[in-house]
Amino acid sequence: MLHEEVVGRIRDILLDGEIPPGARIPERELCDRLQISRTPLREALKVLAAEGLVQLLPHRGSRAAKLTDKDVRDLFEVCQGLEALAGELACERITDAGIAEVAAAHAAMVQHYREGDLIQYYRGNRAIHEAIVTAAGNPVLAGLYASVTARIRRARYVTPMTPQRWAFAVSEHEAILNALQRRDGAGLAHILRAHLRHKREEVLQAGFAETEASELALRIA
Amino acid sequence: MLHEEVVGRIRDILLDGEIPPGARIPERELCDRLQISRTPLREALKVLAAEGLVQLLPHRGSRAAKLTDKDVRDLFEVCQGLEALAGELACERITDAGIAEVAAAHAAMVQHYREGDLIQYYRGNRAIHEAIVTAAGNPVLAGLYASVTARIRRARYVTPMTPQRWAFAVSEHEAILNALQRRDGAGLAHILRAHLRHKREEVLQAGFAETEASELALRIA
DNA sequence: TTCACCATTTTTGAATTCAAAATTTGGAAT
DNA sequence: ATTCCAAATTTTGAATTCAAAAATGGTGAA
Repeated sequence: MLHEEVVGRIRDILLDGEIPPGARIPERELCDRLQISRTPLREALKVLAAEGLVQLLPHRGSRAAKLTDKDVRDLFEVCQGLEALAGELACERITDAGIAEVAAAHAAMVQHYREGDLIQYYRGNRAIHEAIVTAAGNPVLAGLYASVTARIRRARYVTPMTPQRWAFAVSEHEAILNALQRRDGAGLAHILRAHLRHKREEVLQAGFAETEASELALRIA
Repeated sequence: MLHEEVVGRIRDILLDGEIPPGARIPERELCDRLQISRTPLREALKVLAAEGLVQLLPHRGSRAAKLTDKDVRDLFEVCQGLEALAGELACERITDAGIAEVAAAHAAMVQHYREGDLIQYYRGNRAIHEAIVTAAGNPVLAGLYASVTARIRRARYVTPMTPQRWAFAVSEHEAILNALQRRDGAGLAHILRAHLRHKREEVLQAGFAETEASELALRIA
């Protein structure tokens, strides 16, 4: 199995919350499961530790990284900055076809909103943000964004999504699409920053659950 | 030797340009030199590959990553965004003592400018930018910034530093310190962006040397 | 002389092995 | 019965080993 493959597999295991934050990473078990020896596994763990997903304790094994409140705040802060930058660049560089794609993704997301399908809505939401980052045409930026959002998602926070909040988030997304269509870089950056700030507020206000992450526990009050 | 230690040592070797970009990384040789076996060395190389400093070619060894023109552009773009964000945050969070420190560093840098000591000037310059990032109080941001600047520095570009440019750069730094002292976040972000944009222009206009990096080849026209 | 093909050597990627550190277990003393 | 200490076991970190892939070199034919 290729090195990159192993890193990806373990990253997915961590992001799926199969190994909850703070939990010990069972080396032997993962070796058996992935049918590899400890050498490539440990290489992967070092890489993931550099990414911030794994915490290495000398002579005491490795654990899935645990996010503090401060970590989440910091990550959101950086994410905001990266998305704002991506928005500005995207406005300069996105093609008309690219805008059409984002518009389509937006429409699909709104449809999920209308149907009240929160899971699909979140998926569509993420797709739009990623499309904007991709449209920025900067692989370095895209890489950092991926790493930061991965760590954030790892937090598996639980925000009580009220109808008001949801409607507001959708309206923000309307504004995002609008700014992109007008290629208003500064405006898009501004909206994205506000959008992320609101999301962060929700998360920090609600606290976030670092427990068994298999249950998504998304509820609408 | 500790894992982190090995990663640091090799990172330094790469940043010092001891192994020039594009050159093969001699595994055996480094093992002898660092007095370690291939296992920890290869672990370090994977980590550095994830950081973008090393390029792994399957079944064909690893090379010091080579930066294209586009890479440099992308890195500068991201660096701009990160510094702008750091500036805004620093204005909110920096203490008076912190401002005093930056002011002192600035004064030292100006002194080096007056003496015409370009090397020391660059060192002071870097110290100021790093101090601002530190003052932002966001370790995630600081980490990304470190990684991006490391990769940029690796390019070892050669810019013909004219007296005009140098004077202008110093004036920009005056403005940076000023905005920080006024805690004008938006203003500081704006200046930092412009400052980095100018630097990038210089670099891309001049092209950059990917050769034997031991010679610094900084010259004043 | 040059090109192509095959054997040899080297290098890479990964499994195994080994020593040191940490954890657990069992027993003895209070 | 509980606590403390020491022996045994497990786990970790790193060296060594091993198989496969790539590079090298040498020979023979055109």
